[in-house]
Amino acid sequence: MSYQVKEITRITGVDRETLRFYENKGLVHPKRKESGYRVYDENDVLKIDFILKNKKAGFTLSEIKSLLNFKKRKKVTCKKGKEIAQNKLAEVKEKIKALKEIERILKRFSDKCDEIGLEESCCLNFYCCGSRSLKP
Amino acid sequence: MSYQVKEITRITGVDRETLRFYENKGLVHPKRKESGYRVYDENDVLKIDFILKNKKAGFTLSEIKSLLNFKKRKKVTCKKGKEIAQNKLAEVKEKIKALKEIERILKRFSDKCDEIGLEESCCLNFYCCGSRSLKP
DNA sequence: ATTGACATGGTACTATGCTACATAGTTTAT
DNA sequence: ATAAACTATGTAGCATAGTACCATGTCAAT
Repeated sequence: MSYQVKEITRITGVDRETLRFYENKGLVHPKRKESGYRVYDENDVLKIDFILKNKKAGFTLSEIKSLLNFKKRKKVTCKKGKEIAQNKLAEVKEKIKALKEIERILKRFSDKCDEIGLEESCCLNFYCCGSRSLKP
Repeated sequence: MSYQVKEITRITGVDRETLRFYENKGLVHPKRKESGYRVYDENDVLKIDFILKNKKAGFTLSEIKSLLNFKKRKKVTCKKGKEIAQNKLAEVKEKIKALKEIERILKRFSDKCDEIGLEESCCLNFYCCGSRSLKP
């Protein structure tokens, strides 16, 4: 089975420009007809699916490129797979932590507004300032 | 009190190029000497402080620009301030939610690896696939 | 007067992931 | 044969927040 761009776009839901973008980034390598037209096969479909799914799992395109190369070079064990998952997990946890800190800051500001009175004047200094700044 | 770039950099911790970047984005507007040299005053110091703090509170530079303009145009009440905080809060909560979903996906993958056996071969398809893919 | 420190603008580059457009060439159907 | 549909490349732009470099210009001190 082989497909042209339009067909692969229909199958994967990834548009033509994005596919070209992935190709330029070195993630997909469709064959070419004499004319230069791209020809995708079943393996490319699986590859694009791999890309989409790992994007959902929080990996960047360049990380996904590494994953693809890694898989191509050697047989990967679950041990290794788990290790990669754990590393990404730590990264995600860090991001959540940072966002929770921001959440805390915004909540505190919001509470201070209630405390001070909603008709009072506000400095819009969401971090650390209660609501009234030194020079509003 | 007026300061040149080097001094303002020392005071605020924001480097010269970044200050210029903020200026190009329309966030700071230092006066100029005849020579063209930038001259910052106390208000600029407060403004830069405002920028830094609101960055910590999760606002983007373009949002901070809006906040500054808003403050300049009219007296802002705590009611409005709270509203802005709540909107950003909702945004942050959404981001946390998305990251937690990724966390869940990675944990599930990790658990599946343990389940299947760490020496088994792995597909690196972190999303949805357990560990072995159809075509590894 | 000349050096050295400080400052200027313009542009380009980093990373992230696309998106858009113009112009050219190919394939298919009528 | 010609039009319609499809595809190719190159380049530029979006948003985000800077970072880096370079040639040139200014200011203060010696």
